Amino acid sequence: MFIEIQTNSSVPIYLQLAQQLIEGIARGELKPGDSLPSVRAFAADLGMNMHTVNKAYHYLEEKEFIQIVAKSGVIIQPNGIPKATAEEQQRLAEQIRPLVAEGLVLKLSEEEMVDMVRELVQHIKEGSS
Amino acid sequence: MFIEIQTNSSVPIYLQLAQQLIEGIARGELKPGDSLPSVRAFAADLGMNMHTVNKAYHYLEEKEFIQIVAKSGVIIQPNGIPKATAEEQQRLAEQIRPLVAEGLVLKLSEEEMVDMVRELVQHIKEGSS
DNA sequence: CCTTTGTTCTACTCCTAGTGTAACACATTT
DNA sequence: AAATGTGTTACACTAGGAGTAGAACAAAGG
Repeated sequence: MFIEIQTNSSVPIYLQLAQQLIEGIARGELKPGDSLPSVRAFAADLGMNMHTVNKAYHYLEEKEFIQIVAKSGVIIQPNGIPKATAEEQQRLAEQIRPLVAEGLVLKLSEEEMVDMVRELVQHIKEGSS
Repeated sequence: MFIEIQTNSSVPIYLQLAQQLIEGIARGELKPGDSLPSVRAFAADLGMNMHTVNKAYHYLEEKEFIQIVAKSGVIIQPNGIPKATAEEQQRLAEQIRPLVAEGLVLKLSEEEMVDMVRELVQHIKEGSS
């Protein structure tokens, strides 16, 4: 699992980390039951603070993508991650909405944006940037 | 142009305003050459600060969706908004990417996410939420 | 001339992000 | 039993974004 952090990015470090872990799960590189490094080890490895890793873990725990077993360790949701509920799907749509609107203003057609999503799915599954 | 601001949202006020103006453009309600309210009038109308409206305007100006004519007023890009460049399309894709990844983790199929985008396009063009 | 326009400046509050250090409680390992 | 490793919590500090507020400036437009 290779993690690349852009320190000069506007997206917070903890979010970058969480998102890359999410891609690892989507790609199948991180499977249910797999354990993640301890907050201290991961922080040392990535050259960042313990609390930043901790924040990323709690972000993922809130989404129920991982389980934080107190005083033991962190593992990918062992029983598998359930399919998106209607609410989760709604929340995703609300987050994508402003981006789709921007695409429309930039005269992108519905098909062009659909293709963009299809390509993203492939890139994520391949692990390419 | 009806603007609704959620003061308790995590997305900044100036961004909510800018995004809703973007949807207005996408919907065709705001056409090239149309003028927008002055920062003071808009702020008073929306019950927010002048600087917040100003920030939203500059956000839109940076994207070249509007033109701020100093000491005169603000208008929608009069010559029409050009089609997305490759760079703009790339930037959009990068912003959508983490959301698509999250969808994949939540076991949404490519087709389900494509449908989500198609529905969003329709909702935006209709002006429905 | 006078109102309106966007712009700029200062000042202040509140919150997030990030780093740093330290300690705690408990599980696992030695 | 002791040592180590785990997530957790607390406190402190810096830096910056977001929002509000008031004031003033320079120029366009009626």
